[in-house]
Amino acid sequence: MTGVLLFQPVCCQPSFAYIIVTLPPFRTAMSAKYRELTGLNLPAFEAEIAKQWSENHTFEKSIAIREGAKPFVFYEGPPSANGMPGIHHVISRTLKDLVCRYKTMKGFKVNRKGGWDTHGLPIELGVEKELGITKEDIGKKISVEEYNQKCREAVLRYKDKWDDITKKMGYWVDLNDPYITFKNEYIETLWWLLSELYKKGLLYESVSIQPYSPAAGTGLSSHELNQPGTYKDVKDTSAVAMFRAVNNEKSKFLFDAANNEELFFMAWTTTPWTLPSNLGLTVGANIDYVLVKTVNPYLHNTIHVVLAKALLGKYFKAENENSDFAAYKNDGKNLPYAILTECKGSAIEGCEYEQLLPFQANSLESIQGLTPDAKPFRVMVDSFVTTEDGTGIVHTAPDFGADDFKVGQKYNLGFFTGINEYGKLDKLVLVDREGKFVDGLGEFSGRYVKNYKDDPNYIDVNVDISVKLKKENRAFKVEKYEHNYPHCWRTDKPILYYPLDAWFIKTTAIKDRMVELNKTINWKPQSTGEGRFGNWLENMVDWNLSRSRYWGTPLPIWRTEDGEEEVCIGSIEELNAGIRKASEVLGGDVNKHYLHEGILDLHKPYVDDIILVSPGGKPMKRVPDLIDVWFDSGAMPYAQWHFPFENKETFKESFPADFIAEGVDQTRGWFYTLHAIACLVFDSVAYKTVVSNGLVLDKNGNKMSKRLGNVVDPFYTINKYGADATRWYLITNASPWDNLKFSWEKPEDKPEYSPGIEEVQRKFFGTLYNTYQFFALYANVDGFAFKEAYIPVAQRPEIDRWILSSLSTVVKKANAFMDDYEPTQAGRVIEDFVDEHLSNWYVRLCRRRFWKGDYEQDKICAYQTLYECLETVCRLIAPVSPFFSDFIFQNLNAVTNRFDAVSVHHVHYPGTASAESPAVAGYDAIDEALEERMQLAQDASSLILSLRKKVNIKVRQPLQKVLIPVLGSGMKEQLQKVEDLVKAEVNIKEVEYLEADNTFIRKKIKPNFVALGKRLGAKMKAVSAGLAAFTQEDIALLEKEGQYNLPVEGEPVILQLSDVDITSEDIPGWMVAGKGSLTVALDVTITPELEAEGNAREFVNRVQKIRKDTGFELTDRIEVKVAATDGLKASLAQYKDYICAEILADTLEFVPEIPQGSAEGIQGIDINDVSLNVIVSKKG
RNA sequence: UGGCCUGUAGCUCAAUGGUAAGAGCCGUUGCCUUAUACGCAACAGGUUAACAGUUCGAAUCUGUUCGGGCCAACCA
Repeated sequence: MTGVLLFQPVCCQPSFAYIIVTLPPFRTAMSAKYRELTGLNLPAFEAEIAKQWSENHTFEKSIAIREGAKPFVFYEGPPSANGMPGIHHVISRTLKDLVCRYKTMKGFKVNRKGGWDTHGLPIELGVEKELGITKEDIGKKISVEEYNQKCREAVLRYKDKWDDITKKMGYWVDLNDPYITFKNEYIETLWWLLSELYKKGLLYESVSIQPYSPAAGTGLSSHELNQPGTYKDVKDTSAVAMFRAVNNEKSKFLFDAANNEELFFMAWTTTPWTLPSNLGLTVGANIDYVLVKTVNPYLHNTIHVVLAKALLGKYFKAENENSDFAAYKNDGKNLPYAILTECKGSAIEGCEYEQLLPFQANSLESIQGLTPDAKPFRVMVDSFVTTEDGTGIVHTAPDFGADDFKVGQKYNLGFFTGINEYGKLDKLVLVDREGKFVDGLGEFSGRYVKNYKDDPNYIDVNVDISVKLKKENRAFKVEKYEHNYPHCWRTDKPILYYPLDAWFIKTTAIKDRMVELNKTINWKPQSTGEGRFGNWLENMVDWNLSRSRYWGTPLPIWRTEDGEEEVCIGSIEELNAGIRKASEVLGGDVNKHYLHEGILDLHKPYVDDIILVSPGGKPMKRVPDLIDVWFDSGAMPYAQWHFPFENKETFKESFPADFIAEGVDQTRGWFYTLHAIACLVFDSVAYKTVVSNGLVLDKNGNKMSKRLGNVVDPFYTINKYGADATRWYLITNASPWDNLKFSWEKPEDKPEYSPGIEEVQRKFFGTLYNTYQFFALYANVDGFAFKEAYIPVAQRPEIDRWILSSLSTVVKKANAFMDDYEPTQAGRVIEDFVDEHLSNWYVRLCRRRFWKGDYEQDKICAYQTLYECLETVCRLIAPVSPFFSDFIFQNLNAVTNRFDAVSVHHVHYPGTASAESPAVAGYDAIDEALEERMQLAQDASSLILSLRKKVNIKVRQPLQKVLIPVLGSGMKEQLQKVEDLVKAEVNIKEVEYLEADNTFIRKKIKPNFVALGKRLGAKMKAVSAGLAAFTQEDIALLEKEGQYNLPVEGEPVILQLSDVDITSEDIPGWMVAGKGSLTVALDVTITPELEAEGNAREFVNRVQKIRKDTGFELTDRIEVKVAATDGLKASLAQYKDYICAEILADTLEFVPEIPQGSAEGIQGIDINDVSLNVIVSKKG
């Protein structure tokens, strides 16, 4: 022991999280001993390492020591600190951290500037809730100034918690000098970017159709629309309206077919109140339409209508086709109909029709007064039309639908909305902002389009419109229709889509370039980039930048009242110059508060106070909009450095990023805005590689939410299991981009726990801990400190060369996987190595080498080999498991000083060109044949153990021999080299090989499908059947000749040995087991000789247990008295020397009997069902 | 509603289109251990969500359906 004090818990069920630990200073002067541990207590180790990191500035140094090296650029996506960190933050930050640590170890310089996202709706809504106010109260009950001050205070409310989790989880990021989006410098860069866009003509104001709540009198953000419960099933009056076609050149073919009688286009709507605003009809280019002669089901007159062929069945019964019109009973049922002609939608594009509901307010003059040259009332073609519902012809009202607006613009249908004298757009819509019809719409003027006021006497205007249409021969079908419709989350009233002003970035102008540049980005997983993101880019619309809120980045555009002149401000300096100039030109009190020091805060309400002056000498006020917070975060590559006002060089070095990572939910958020701004302003990608990780779900696959109470607290998890076990679990359990079902159990009366993390802790960290502990124990006994010269690998024993070969293979794979951003695969490979190869084969088989014999060549080989494995594993796992790896690494390095480094995070990753470790540097220790034959040895051992189990013979009982048939060339040589290992492991005296040409074994033959399949194709089945019919003689012939002619359908097929798999099936008269091409047969006869040796080994085992239970030191010599009789006595006597050597006994004395209580330390033992007493005492 | 992802043992995950679909966890039974947290062996557990297709051969490729997730939402 080296002075470590670890107090074990007093309670009977130890929980490592609560062990109180007091540890001495870490690197006590050149200690000669490896620190021996008293338990795997990850949280305690981590606390110790964390303390050391902060004292030694280990993180800062890890960057400083790479000064001058090639940079690896990483961008931190800013979290919002107004909420608590969750377990999903831990996974994405682990991902970021491990890549950055890996790249650092690979020799790059990796700066990690932290940041905070501080604007946005969630913060405002949080403050509103806290103050008990709504948006309408801002500026009334509370001033904008106070409100924004509250927001500013709220944004970093949980910063302490975030800092805490950052530290505890071991996320290395620079939080001393983070970028903060609400700071003036940050906003100034945003303004600069916006002004660049403005100069390029990519920033413009336009109308957009947005969700609007007439009841609340406000537009709604998509965020608000996505609140749970906003979409409700409601019943509305729907109408199929008939639009009377105009007979002209385009429509002539229809009129010809209709005998020049009047004909109608039929269109369905669930919102009849939009019909007065109708400006067009939209059809699908490739949809088939028919002209039908039928009757009006309400007025019973004969009519001609056009609709989609696929939807005929919705309105007509097939048996009434071509039925007698005279037989129609004027009851609206069994409408007779006849198809007169048929055409594609593209054929009726451009047809004109008469306005359905003409009034004064929606007259053509009115429309053209607002939108000159508009050509409304036409049939258009667009891809959004389907034949799922309605008639296949879509009523199009550009004011009240985004699709309608888009297609209307494309065809210049016109618009009821124009810019009025105040530069506002809302006055002339046929429905006002309260949700009622404007004047000039006849009997409908002044009526609410929906019941927004909870008026019990409300009469549905949709019904009245429908009735009017029925009477005028303009309705074909009117009915109640149930559908899913969005509602305002605040008032519960239906929303409507309404034209509102907004500022846009014309991303569509560079769509092709964005698509092109996206193809150069390495997406993990690829499908997110090609599918989700790629499709999103293909279907991109202009970026709506406007937000009508208070706490955010103001849009820096000032405009004169008449809208004639405007400026876009690109810097604080420019604004301050404008402030002074306006004051001079306009005089009076203009900007008087800002003249002295200039503007101090770029937020509302201050920016809104400022009046600028236009070139024409008119006052200009700022437009009221704030910008989308996504612009804030998308601009971080520039704004984090206050580019271009400062840090031009730094920026140049750190753009674009080599790597970013966030959750897949950011695809259309941060990933998009980063890409868009970089493409728009710099014609570049913003990042070269992006990893989008999946969500963390609860164990039932549900999203974690506070509402469901299924969130996993990352603090609890990390405190209980340690960050390393948590990180390792998160990374290795599933690929980062798959959703992770977090294993979590909440038993009734026990603390909650995670079986998944516990397994990782036990299996991986437990094994590694044990391996280190084993090494430290014996290395301390022997004083191994890697002082001897490095023994060339070629001169070491087979098993050492094997584990070093395996290690090199793992190093190679880990590098490849890490380079490919596949940490899950890297972790799994390392995990397998530690568990299966290092611990359960190498150490297991080599144990004796560490405690037997003198300190000479073989022992030093063993120590050097095991040391190198441990050291290399620490370096391999350092990115994922930063604490424990550093802990073990330092414990090792403190004795050997092989690395001149205070932390594993300062050394190079194994396999890096300049690696210090000779054995793995160039992977030249890799010996595939060696790894292959060791696999054979492991398989053979496992087979023999299973045979022993079958006949119930313990491993301690030696057996005489196994028989192994060898097939093919080289197998015998391979096996012979590992024969001794197998014999020792399974306690067998000899191995006998059966050569291939023996006639003793029954063999089985099977086609090698991989080799034969491609060559034979369809003949495969016949060959397969042919081989199944092979006799033992056929197989022997093939083996002897090396080939075989098997005719199939008259044609010869030459089979080579490599075309088939031959395995031994059975050896008559032996216990046999097999796996693949390996078969073993075991001789289970126990001769008296073997039995005696078995007894001796049994006895050794019992005494060793006594030594351990009694608490003797490993090196204590002992004296043993045993009361053995007859056969047992003979066995023990025969192997006396062997026994004494094994148990470090100086004397082994046989006595007739040891009565209970006759002396100290009497122990009863049991050897092969014989009971006897022994006395084991320490000598001296 | 659309786009993308996903569905393999009770649970978590594997399986270059190649023929008994494998591990680990959980349960039961033995065993090994001078490494108290490892493991070994055995038992148990599967119509690879369903259906159809392509192929000599499909968990894997294609289509349809169903379930789960994310994102985007306006479907007339």
